[in-house]
Amino acid sequence: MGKHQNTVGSSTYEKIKHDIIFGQLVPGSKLKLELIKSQYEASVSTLRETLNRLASEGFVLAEEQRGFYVTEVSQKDLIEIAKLRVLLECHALKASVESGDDDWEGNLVAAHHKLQLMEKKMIAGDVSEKETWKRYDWEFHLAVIEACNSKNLLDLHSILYDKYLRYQMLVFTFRGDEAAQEHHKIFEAALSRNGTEASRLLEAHIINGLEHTLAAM
Amino acid sequence: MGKHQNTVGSSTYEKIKHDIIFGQLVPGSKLKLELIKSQYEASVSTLRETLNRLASEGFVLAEEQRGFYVTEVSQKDLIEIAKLRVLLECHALKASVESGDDDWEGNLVAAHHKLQLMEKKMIAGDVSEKETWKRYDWEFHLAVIEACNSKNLLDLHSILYDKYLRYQMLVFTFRGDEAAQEHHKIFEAALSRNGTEASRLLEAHIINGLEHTLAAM
DNA sequence: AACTGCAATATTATATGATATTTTCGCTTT
DNA sequence: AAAGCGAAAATATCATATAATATTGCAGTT
Repeated sequence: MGKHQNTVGSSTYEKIKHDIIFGQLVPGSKLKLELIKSQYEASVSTLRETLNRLASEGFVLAEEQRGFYVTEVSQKDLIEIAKLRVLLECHALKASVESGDDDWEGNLVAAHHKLQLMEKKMIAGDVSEKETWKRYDWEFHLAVIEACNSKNLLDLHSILYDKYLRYQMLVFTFRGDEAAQEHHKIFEAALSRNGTEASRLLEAHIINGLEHTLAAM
Repeated sequence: MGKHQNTVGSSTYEKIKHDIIFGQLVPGSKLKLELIKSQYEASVSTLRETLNRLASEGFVLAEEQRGFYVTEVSQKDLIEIAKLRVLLECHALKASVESGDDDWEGNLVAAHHKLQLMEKKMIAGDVSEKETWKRYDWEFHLAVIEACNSKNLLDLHSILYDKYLRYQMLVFTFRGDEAAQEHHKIFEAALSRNGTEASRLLEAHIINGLEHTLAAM
């Protein structure tokens, strides 16, 4: 597991992105370079590289000659993102279910198993591992669509997932058993190669999450 | 039309992106900082900002500690992009056709008219204004979907369009009358609010373009 | 007294060149 | 051939200079 040494650039990228997604950096707030310089221990140039990257992914707003801001949130934006996630993820799911091989199945089973374990913990009241849970959620959703055979699609989906996640973290309330059951049903339908059904279930899963989040906003 | 002064950063961004899309920077080639510094008249830091932006859009590959490269092209990648464009643009089209107002119609009529004029010129043999033609093509496709009510969707589509365009420019051969007729039919179906038909036509349009390009690769 | 317009000042973003790291590549040795 | 060792080249980072924007204070006007 050779985790190759990180550059200052990539680690500040990870940190700032994390802090935006998990709400440490509040929506709309200004990212003054001199200020965050000390916060993230990087030079202005390095920070500007990072902020430019985040800007083109949509987590940061770059205003020419006027600096950088954490992207605002809104119900409208969340709805757009959820709808796009449905469009892309369901499409990817169908393709993936059709062409997934044994490796895909194995990986999916593993991802589902880990997610399930974590969900049981959380339903039992242990909310300490919020971030691990979210990682497993991500790994499960990715495992489902990973055999879609389109790197471009997976890349777009990854960003969309993070944007959706940001809204979930913003209002963090656990959907618990309900979401766990939805995951399980998606898993079963995918494994039995029923793409249409799995897609239907996935759409409902995302839309339920959306409504849950909207209600809490 | 106060075109507010550009920063060095944004103008090198435009230039490099342009040169990638229009093939001046060849796929796979290395973007050595010192070399392109003189070429684009900007400092290393400014260039790094630009290249980071382009990397997160997918036009440049950034290899940690090993520099930047113009993204490679491949038939597989082109097919992925074309399919994604179909998925997103057709989705946007249907939404747009359903909710477009009078302004949308007006804008669409104008965009189609301009495109048609340019296509006539090109069919008549004048290939001098390649870039203007492409801009009108872009403006037409954008006009169709502009009322889709999703900024997120329009942003994704814009990048995808540019990636698709890059492949078209790579093998540049004009599809002429055929493409012009397709545009016209899409225009008519959209204006008469027949979303299903317009979407079907748009998909065929993109896939025809794809096959045309693949054949020339 | 409150408002407007202008100029001086402070703050902030942008851009640059210099420095520190890391990688690459040719050469030697085994 | 393969591995090890520098020198050279390239990248990553930084501190600083330059240019733009935002703020403040003051005069003139209503």
